[in-house]
Amino acid sequence: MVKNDDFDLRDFLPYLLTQAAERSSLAFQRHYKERYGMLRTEWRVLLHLGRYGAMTAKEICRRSHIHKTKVSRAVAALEKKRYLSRSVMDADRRQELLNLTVSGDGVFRVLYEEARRFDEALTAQFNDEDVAVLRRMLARMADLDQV
Amino acid sequence: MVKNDDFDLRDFLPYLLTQAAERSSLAFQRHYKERYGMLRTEWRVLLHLGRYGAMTAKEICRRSHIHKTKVSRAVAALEKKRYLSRSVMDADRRQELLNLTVSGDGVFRVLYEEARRFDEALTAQFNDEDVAVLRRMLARMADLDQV
DNA sequence: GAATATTAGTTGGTTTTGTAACTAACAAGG
DNA sequence: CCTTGTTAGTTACAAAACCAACTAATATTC
Repeated sequence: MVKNDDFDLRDFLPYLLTQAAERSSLAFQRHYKERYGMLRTEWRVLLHLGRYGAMTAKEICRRSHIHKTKVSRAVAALEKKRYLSRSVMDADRRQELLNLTVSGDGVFRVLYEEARRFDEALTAQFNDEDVAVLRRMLARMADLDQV
Repeated sequence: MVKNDDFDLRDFLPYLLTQAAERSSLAFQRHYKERYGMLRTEWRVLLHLGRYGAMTAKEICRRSHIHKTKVSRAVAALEKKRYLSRSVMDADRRQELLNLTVSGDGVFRVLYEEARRFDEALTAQFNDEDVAVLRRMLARMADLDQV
């Protein structure tokens, strides 16, 4: 049943990416899930707001490629936890500017630092050049350059 | 709000991995979702059976890191589509050997070839050495070496 | 400036996943 | 053998994701 050409299932990039992503994301979950009761999407939204400052839900969608319904629910959940506040924009009253609260920013700072350390630990096993290659390629495949 | 150190959210590996994985997996979905009515887990199970031959659900779990309940449901779905058949093993009647049917193997062959081409297209934009580095690192992070 | 289209964000119903408890078969120790 | 423990796989229920339809505000077009 095994094919004799040189392409192996384990070399299939979407497969490799999925496995590596699941594994690393699940591992990082423990930093925010229990302690702050956040879901992954919530953590990602918090991260965007903390790192890049106040923006609309729409802008978070554009940057993160997370669907607007997921963002909408994550924003509602973060608001309920008092990690962010909304303010309707004067220029266009459909839009709401999302801002981390002091408390939300505090959580962000803790998690951001832990993310940095997590990343460090994850890449420690490789040499710096290879890590640079990895990041560059992933960014390109994720089409993140446009952000 | 923006931090002045050199660590950027876009460099955070779990984030990059998730984005790249989602994007590439979603892109490949079109090959199996509509045409064969398969879910991602079903496609992955089919792929394992087609590529490595008959095995038990347990073995698929071990290789793919997919949880046993997901595998169980995917197997049931594939069986319903007549893409695989089960046979209780004599040595241990709890275990079932999973085998692709002729029809299932046909689907596998088509998709496997498309996966190969998809992978080729995805990596065409990079040089071969970098792709090799990428695969090696992803495999290591996904902890697939043990398979 | 009224009708139509578009956009930001939300909600509801269905599908899929996650978690834990379950069944049935086997294994080990006494 | 017969309790106790373990393992392969399933199922039930709750949580989360997906998709389509919705509301409300703004833009466009005639």
